[in-house]
Amino acid sequence: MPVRDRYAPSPTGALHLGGARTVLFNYLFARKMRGQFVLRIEDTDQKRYDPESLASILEGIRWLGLQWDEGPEVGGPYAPYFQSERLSLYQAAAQRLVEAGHAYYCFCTPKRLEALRKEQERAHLPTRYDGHCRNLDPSELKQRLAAGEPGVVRMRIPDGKTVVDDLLRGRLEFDNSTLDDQVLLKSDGFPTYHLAATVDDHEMAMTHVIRGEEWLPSTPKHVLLYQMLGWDPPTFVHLPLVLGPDRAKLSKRHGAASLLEYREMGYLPEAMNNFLAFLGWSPGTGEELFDLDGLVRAFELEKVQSSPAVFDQAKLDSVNAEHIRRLAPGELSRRLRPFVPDEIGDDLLAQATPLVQTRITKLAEAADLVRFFVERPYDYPEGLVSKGSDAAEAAAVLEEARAVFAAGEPGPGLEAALRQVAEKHGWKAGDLFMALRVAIIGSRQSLPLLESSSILGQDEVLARLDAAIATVAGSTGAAASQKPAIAEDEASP
RNA sequence: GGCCCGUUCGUCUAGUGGCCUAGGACACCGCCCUCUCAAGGCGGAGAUCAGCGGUUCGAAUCCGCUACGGGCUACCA
Repeated sequence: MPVRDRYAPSPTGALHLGGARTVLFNYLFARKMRGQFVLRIEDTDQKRYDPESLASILEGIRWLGLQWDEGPEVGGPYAPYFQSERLSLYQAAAQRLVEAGHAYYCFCTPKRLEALRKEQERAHLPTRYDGHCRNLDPSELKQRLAAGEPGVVRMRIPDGKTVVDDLLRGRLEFDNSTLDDQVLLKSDGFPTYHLAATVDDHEMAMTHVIRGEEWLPSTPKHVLLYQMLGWDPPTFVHLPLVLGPDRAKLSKRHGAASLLEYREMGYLPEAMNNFLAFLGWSPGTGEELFDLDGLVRAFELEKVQSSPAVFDQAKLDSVNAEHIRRLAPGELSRRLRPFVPDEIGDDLLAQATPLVQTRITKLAEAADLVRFFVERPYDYPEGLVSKGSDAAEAAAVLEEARAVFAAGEPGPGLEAALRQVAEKHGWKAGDLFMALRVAIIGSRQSLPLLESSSILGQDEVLARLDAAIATVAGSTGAAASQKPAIAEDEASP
């Protein structure tokens, strides 16, 4: 029997990291086992349904490259894949359960249920349905049904114990007395999660249900449902929760709410997959860097951890940086494109990319690093004049350096010539390079000076040096001109 | 309150009775390299394996209890 698993989101909010991790594990397992990965939309809550979140969930999964084999947009042999289009299936199942005595109609009003709950809370009792409608008189029931009185269908939890077999946690035994008579069919005719998921997982021939640990407490109800309907249950796998730094379940208040926000920040999908995979799983080999195919090859469901994992942004950053460094320069350029200003053309970006590659953690950081290619410095940070020197000397030094650039020395010769200039004036080479960096790039931290200058082009470099020389000279009073206030400050010790 | 799950460096983890004086990665610190920033190389600090009690010749590994953390407790999923 081929493996079939699924991710079954409810379109009521964005795809979070925890959800993305669940998608990933389902995908990896299905691919590893050469089975099918199904996407099913659990839109059974009409009040909370949000079409935008549906679109963003699909987009997020696609961004990660975790294409589903069956589901929305691609269809499949078990269509439709939206639960709202499968209502008759759930209603028929509910009907069967009622007829077999495994479920019953309940006409309790929300008001009564709320009062009941309040009372139980006050008495420090477990909050559970009290079975008020469990044994309605058959003729009365017929009457109320005929009268169209609104009601729900509830599961009749039998006495005894229910065993849940979880792939990661082993055999778990639940006392049925702690289980609630769960609502299966709501008064609007829609099923609750418990009924819909059970019916669909069976109808869609799921062999594995891989979901978050928050579902573990309701799994005995699902097992019971399988028994009542005479179906074989799938293998249950409850993944450990993904926690925020405060050790509570990851949520919006821990930062980025949506997976797609990570795309905007410049994380690579392959890095997200790599990072997410290691949240609760490890190949045990010490290898840490994987692309999607590598993950598929190495993945083993049995090796998934059963204790929760704390999301660590610093680790994500490091994984992302690592993946950025592994990209071929051409590919990196393509990825960088949306993050870099349009004024920087494709050719320029391609030239700058190798310089940027080891200096960014996220794609979005590239923008600040390459901006100087199209923006002349309008302000000089400290550094034009080296320590222990003065403006007049600095101007002279820069002037000589300018001559070196003007002579158009080729690569290695250029650097050597500049070092000679520094030496002649008793400057440390580093101070000269810093002065040039400030003059040409406008920052004390930058891409490598000489490579950047060569990309910038001789004319542009000379123009920038002239402007810097004028500023330095101006601050001595030798050349009266408008100069940035900041340069004046630096010139005076 | 009830039910359930979990507990190895700050974080992700390796580890399935002796190979562990507990290994790796990230983060952190130092050194080297170096035109800045990175990258890279080398090194360092960091875990009495939650605690206690058992089982055993021997326990991070098996069992029990306690503590702590978390999840669930809707006509939400």
